[in-house]
This record gives sequence, C-alpha cells and structure tokens, in this order.
Amino acid sequence: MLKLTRKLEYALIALRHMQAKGKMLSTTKEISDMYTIPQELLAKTLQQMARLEYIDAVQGPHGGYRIHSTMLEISLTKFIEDLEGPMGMVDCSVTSDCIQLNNCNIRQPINRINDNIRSIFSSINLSEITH
Amino acid sequence: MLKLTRKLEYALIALRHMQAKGKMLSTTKEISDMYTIPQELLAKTLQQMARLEYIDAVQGPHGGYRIHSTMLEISLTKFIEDLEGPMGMVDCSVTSDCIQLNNCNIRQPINRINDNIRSIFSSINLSEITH
DNA sequence: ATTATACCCGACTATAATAGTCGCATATAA
DNA sequence: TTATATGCGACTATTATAGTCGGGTATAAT
Repeated sequence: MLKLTRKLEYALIALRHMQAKGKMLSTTKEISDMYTIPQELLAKTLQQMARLEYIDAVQGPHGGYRIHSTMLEISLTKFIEDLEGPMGMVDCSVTSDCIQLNNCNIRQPINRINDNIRSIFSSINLSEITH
Repeated sequence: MLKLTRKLEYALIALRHMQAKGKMLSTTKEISDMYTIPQELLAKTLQQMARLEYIDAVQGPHGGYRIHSTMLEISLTKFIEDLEGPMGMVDCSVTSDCIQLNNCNIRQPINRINDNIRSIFSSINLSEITH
C-alpha cells in the first residue's frame, strides 16, 4: 500500500546521483556498485529513462548517462506514470471494466481522495527529490 | 502504485453499505451478492473488522454485522494500517534493514513526501467515505 | 582492423504479494 | 435438531514485481 516500486527507487537514486555530477557522465556500473543495485535491472531502468529523454546516453568507452537539464521541472506524477503507467487508487479511475461501476458505492469518495493525492504529486517537482 | 488492495475496497464498500443501514444487520451474503464480491473473501475481511471492533457481529440465524458507531471518527491512516499493516512509500520508513540506508541519497526527500501523504490520509475521516 | 567498454533490447525466470478457496468449527433462533 | 450465520486457519491460484540472460550496436583507443 502506497509503496514505491524498486524501479522508481532506483530511478530516483540514479537521477539524484547524476544531478550531483552535473554534466559529467555516470555509468550503470558506477551507480549499481555505489548503491548496491542489481546492475542489469538498473541498466534497463536507465535505458528507459534515456528513451523518455529524462537522461542523455553517450555510447562507447567513456560513455555513460547524464541528466537532461530540462527534466527538472517535470512533476512527480508525470515521472511516475512515464515509468510505471497510470496510477490511481482504484482501477475504475484508470480503465473502467469493473463489474461494479454503477453498483459501486465508494467510487466517488475514493476518487476525491485520489485527486487529492494526484494533486500533491503533481505539485512536487522532480528536482525537489534530486535536489 | 498507489492502489488500494481489494481487501480495502471490499471493506470500504461493506462499511458504507452498513452505514446506510443504520442499526440494521447486514449479512456477508447480502453484501457479497449485491456488490459481486467473492463471499469467502468478504467474510474474512468482515471477521477481521469485527475483531478490530469496527463492526459488531451477531451470530446465529438473522445474525449479521452492523457498524460500530464510534468508528466513524477514525482516520483513514489508522483504518488502512489496522487492516493491512504499516504503510510507507519506502521500506526504510517502516523497517530499516535496507542495505542502503547510509548510502541512500533519496531517503530524506522521499520521507518528506511520505509524511505529506500520511497527513492527508490522517486528516481524512472514515466517515467521509462511508458518508 | 581489433579490442574493450558501455549502452541497447527483448525474452526469460524467480519471488513475493495479493486474491480467492475450502473445510471445519461455533453460536443461536426457530 | 436443523438451518443460518459468523469464526478461523490452511491451502491454492493469480498477478505484479524483481531480477537474469543472451544476444546486439556504438565508439574510443591502440
């Protein structure tokens, strides 16, 4: 309940690490060693972030990743949903193939809470985590 | 990410149903039929809520459950944690056997967000969902 | 050119959490 | 004494997350 996935944890740790290094490059190995993260898993996450243009990738020896400067102003909501897909406290706020729906008696109150949380996450900037 | 478990969903649906019925009794079957919830699963959840004294149980034929009046003022945080155990965005806010800990560079910012969410959930009253 | 390093990518397996089932027991009204 | 309802623990199934593996491509340095 309410827990970040490891992927998100690793992504945030990596971003913060890169943030601290400015324009310098960081390799997957460097980060996975430093924070004891399974290298292959971190690699996939970094690749995904590169595809999403949160970070820039430089290939070849002496290559690595660096944080993409303009990503700092992105909201936590967008970041989480970019990496993990839509979030919502209940599925009906995401899809709508629930057998309940009309019968459901908690949809409205839950959706109100959901909106509350979303607005918190939306007001938090990724840079507030990466510093 | 950020999703209620079915158990919590079922619990809230049941509570709201009982709330609407005031002092009248509701049976597991009645609720599971009405909202298409697996009966045995709902039964376990209702039993748990009875143990926790969110609801009163009346055994025997014509028995059932009714909402325990004083539970209305309980916070969503307490309710969720009573049913599902401690919540926290990261494990280190709950246990502390993380291989990182000292090395971890996102603990503080994440814990700040965590506190934010907790305080939202704490300010929401169970009665706001059950009406 | 060749080699070593580092990113790229999809498919696979393992693990853990959640969801759901089953069998049997107890309470009690009719 | 029977039917109905809760009480409870152990079991299985399903799904989501976590992690692994075996390939590939780009490129700097020798």
